[in-house]
Amino acid sequence: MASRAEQKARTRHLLIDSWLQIIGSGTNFAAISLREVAKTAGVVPTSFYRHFDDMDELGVAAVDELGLDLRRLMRGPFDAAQPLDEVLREWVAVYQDYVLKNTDLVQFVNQARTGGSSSLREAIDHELDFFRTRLAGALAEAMPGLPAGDRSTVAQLILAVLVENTTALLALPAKSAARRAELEEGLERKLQVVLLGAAQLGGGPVSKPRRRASAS
Amino acid sequence: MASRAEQKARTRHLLIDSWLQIIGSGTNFAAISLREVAKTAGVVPTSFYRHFDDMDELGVAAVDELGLDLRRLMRGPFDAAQPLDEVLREWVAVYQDYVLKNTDLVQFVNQARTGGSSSLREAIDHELDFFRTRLAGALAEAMPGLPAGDRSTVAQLILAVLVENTTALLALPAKSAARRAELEEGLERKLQVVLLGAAQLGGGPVSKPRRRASAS
DNA sequence: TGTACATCAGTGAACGCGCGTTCACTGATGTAC
DNA sequence: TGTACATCAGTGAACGCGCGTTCACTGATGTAC
Repeated sequence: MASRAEQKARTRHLLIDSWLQIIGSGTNFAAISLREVAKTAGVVPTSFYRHFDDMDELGVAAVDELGLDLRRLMRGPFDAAQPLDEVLREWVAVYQDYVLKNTDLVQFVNQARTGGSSSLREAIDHELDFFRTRLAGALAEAMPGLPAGDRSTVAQLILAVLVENTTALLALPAKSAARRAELEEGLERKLQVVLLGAAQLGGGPVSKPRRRASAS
Repeated sequence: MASRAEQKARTRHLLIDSWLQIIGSGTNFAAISLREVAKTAGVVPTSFYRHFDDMDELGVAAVDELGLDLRRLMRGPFDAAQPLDEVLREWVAVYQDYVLKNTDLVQFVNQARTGGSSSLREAIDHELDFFRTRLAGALAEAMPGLPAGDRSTVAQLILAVLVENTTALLALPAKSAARRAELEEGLERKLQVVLLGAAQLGGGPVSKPRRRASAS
């Protein structure tokens, strides 16, 4: 009963999801064949061409999906004028939750950022730029004293910390919740250091760092 | 006149270099075939097996090469008791110089860190751990007040900033020296923010941040 | 130093396989009247 | 509503190609005596 357009959209998504699933199983995205994707999607290889010119285009489509998620996630937080520390913790929670629920997609983007074609890297950079800009805007609100030229720098710094943490998070065996909590704590600590540093550039007050629960 | 062992070592290196050269030309390391490496090295595919069991082993050998470079580069700096700011600028210069002179190798490691097999990722993590430990040791000297438990955190932070900068550096068209100088400036600024933040945790004095040459 | 044998880096032919892409097709969905 | 035609997502056969890996080989280097 599905319309032709609906069915086509469904198959298209099935291709993307099959691809991400293969990536999630441990294969580098660059080593995945068109035929394997088609086979996993339960479709004949020729069908692939009804949806994408080549694998690269499929990759860009997957990045677009991340972009949509990102835009959706960004709605909401940072409207409130809570202490920066609190907002941060909230963000970190949202971020970690997203990464763990979308490991396949995040894994792919993380790989493609360093190993993708130029069109793929451009698509990803574009999404990260969007995120960075929003972050810089949030910093402008939260740290009015921070010089305009340093906002972007600090935003990049935060983004770098998140990206690194993502790589570490993805490398964890799915089981170890303990290691995961450790990572989360380390991430918060790092962001604290960054914000403390930013405050020194004229960003205004940041709540005092709490002592760590355990020294190591 | 070369001894058999010398000749073998030479071919082995030729294989690694050919591989890195292909990576440097823009191909994702995971999509490079054994036959292409052999062909580029001017050797028959079967010869490959005299040196490596498979491509993964070749990758690990390349990582070892990076490890040697890293250990060599670490000798020297940080013995002197200069101001942290100065040491940092020196390190950044050494780092940037290395990345630009070894783009192929760095490109590969940067790709494999997120997209490599587990043995490859382990080999890379091992090297980065070495670097991180040395960095933490240097911090202990330079910021005696920094709590022991935070040393590693700050070292990780610095490493994250370097890795991110590397990805950006590698993405630059070889030409634009202007963009490259911008990146270097941004990198120094970010490290400054990190060190300022670390000082707030009890690290002791860090020289005042200079104002930026240009606001943006 | 000279000879006879062992080692082994690199060769070249051969294999079966999965790859990306082409083509003409089928048959259900969509549209015009 | 019913009929005749157009569209087009998915099919299935076929192609030539480069892949990883095997095998028996060659001939220069190395070693024992």
